Amino acid sequence: MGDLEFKHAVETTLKVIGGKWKLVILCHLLDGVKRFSELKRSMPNITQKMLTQQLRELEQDGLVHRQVYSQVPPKVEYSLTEYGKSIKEVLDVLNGWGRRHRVRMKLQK
Amino acid sequence: MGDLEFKHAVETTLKVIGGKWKLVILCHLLDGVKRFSELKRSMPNITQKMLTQQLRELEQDGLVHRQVYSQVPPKVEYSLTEYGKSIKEVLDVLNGWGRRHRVRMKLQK
DNA sequence: CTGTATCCAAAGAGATACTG
DNA sequence: CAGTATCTCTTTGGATACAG
Repeated sequence: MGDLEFKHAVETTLKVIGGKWKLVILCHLLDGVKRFSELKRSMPNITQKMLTQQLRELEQDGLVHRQVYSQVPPKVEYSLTEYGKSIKEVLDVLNGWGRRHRVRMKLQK
Repeated sequence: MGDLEFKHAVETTLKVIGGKWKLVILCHLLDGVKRFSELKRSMPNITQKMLTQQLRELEQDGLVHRQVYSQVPPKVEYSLTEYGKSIKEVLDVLNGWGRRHRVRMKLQK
């Protein structure tokens, strides 16, 4: 377990999904293709800057596809790549553990 | 997927293992019981403050057990609780995805 | 509509000194 | 040995204004 590769790999994954909003964005995109404004609407508390920033990072990591339609007014659609969909397996495990943890922590109170 | 519970659960897990050093600490403890000074030695770049802080958080989350021996000089041993060991399943999945991701990102360069 | 640029606040982490 | 306290620095995220 003291394995360096192990730690690097885990850190890599945490970095990809670790941004404050990435998880929420990924959840929305798992439901299907979304326009920028749609995403913004479904996340009332995110700023445009953060939405753009986090989407760019997800795009650079190959999880998200950005489809630009050159028209006025502009239209941009975001969707998960096939690769991006593979993150679901990870989220499912985190969800499972987190659910049990929350139950446990509540019982202790 | 837009499920609120899902997001909360995932965020919970990320918070538990998300600290900069928690992952490394958990890896070391997966190898067995360790004294404070042992942990410190095996992580040359961590400060005492951070090591203490992160251990306290892991303890409060129930993953780590802190055994104090009242003697001079003091001796404190840290170990994973049975519950703490359950995090390994999560780390394994993160490791698997991260490994594939790193390969993928390198190939793209 | 979909961004970019700039400035500012908050949180996380590090350095250092001190203590039972 | 195993911490605590304090100060500083860096990173991250938010507010606001502006642009193609």
